[in-house]
Amino acid sequence: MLDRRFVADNIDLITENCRIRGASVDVTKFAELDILRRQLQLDIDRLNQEAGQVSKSIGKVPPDEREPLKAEGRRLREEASKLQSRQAEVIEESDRILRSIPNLTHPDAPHGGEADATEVRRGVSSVPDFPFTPKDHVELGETLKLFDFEAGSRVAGHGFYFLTNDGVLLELALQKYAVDLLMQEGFTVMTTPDVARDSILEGTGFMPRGPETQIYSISNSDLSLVATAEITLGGAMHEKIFNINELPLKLCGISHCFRTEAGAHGRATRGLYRVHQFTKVEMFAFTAPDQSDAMHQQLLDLECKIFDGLGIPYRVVDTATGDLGGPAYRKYDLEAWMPGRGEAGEWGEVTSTSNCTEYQARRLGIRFRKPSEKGTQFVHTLNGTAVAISRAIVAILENYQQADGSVKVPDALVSWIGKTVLTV
RNA sequence: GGACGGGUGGCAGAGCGGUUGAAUGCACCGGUCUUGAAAACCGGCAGACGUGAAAGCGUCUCGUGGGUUCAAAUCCCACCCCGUCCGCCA
Repeated sequence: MLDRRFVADNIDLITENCRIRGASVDVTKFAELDILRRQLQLDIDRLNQEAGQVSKSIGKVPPDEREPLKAEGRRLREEASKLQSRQAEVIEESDRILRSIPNLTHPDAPHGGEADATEVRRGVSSVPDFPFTPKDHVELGETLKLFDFEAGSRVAGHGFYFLTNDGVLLELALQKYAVDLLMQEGFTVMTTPDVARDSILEGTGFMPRGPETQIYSISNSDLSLVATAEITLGGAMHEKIFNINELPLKLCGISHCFRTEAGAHGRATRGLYRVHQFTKVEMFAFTAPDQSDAMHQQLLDLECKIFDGLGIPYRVVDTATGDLGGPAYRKYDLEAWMPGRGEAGEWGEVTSTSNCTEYQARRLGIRFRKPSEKGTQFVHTLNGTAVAISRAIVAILENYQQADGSVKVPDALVSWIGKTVLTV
């Protein structure tokens, strides 16, 4: 969420920003409502002031002279409370608009939609050139008995799966690999709740309920299953006021991630690529405003380091404005080469890192204080995928496959898996 | 799940219907003193919103939401959270 005052004072800027992001928001309506809100505030303040003076005078007056003053006080309070409920309606309506306004946008982010992302970097591993027709991960994994989609369907429906045998070892190895690396990089590692209050989801920029939601919510409660540990890691510092010297703070969280993927049917849904549940190791950072650009680069570098270390070819794209989502100020995606996708291989998103500036921090109330200065400022929050297990498995299987259908184990994972090749 | 106790400023902790947005201590900031530091002393120190060029002024906020009252941190109700004990349990 942006600052309401800032929006009200910069209607043109906000309107243009909504345009390049493809967000249809009635900014003008917001401005009108905010003027009304301020006018009502003025009236309410005046009435409260008068009522307060009456109340104070009552205590100083003999009891038999109090009745007329009480009546006057009652009248003023009633009038104020009428205006207050009108103002509450105005605030609710304008807040609804305000919440739907996306974050500001980094000036260097490319304009346009999904296809307009610009490639900014390549990984060190080159795209494999197989002397045979590569299989996709579903075929490889079924042969090697790494997962079981049929059992997943029976238990929980389409989009759920069991990891089995070496598939389990792959998941554990990837987690351990990522966690070890991030601990060395100064991250505080944690496993997080897989559920969170709706208010925390909303603060992070997710919409837990409603027709468009991608979130599973738990009935008879205000809890939802998390779509990413970004939600819990950000929420962990709800209402926190940091001292400046505690920043930047780098957290790493492991959680399960649950996504309904409503409306995503038929779109590259085969196998592990798009599923309703997966495990993810997530990075999260809280920084002072002047640190967030550098931290964003740092998170990107770490994502690259992780995938370079796994020997997976990838490219990095700078996401275009229309594809950023609400909270992100700027976003980079790592797209791994997936030889089994499409006709002859395609790039597929494996990680994503966003600088959300103060968009999430404002709603979550996460601030910092400088000892030498009065007041507080909102921190900047950033997130980045370390490893989304299911997609990493897709990339590993398809890039490390061999002519006989076996799959080499990336060197970085051999010690955790205990073998160098996955075979039948 | 049951029974108590509690949630007040950055922290600790008073206040329990009427100039209390809130005593006091610690921390922090500025100053005096000092060669410097410490100590001592003096002063400052919550946030949001509104208004104003600014100084300032006003309103709201004592876990959250409702209620009682002319007036609530203080009384009532619900919920959330934190302790302690009991029960249950991986």
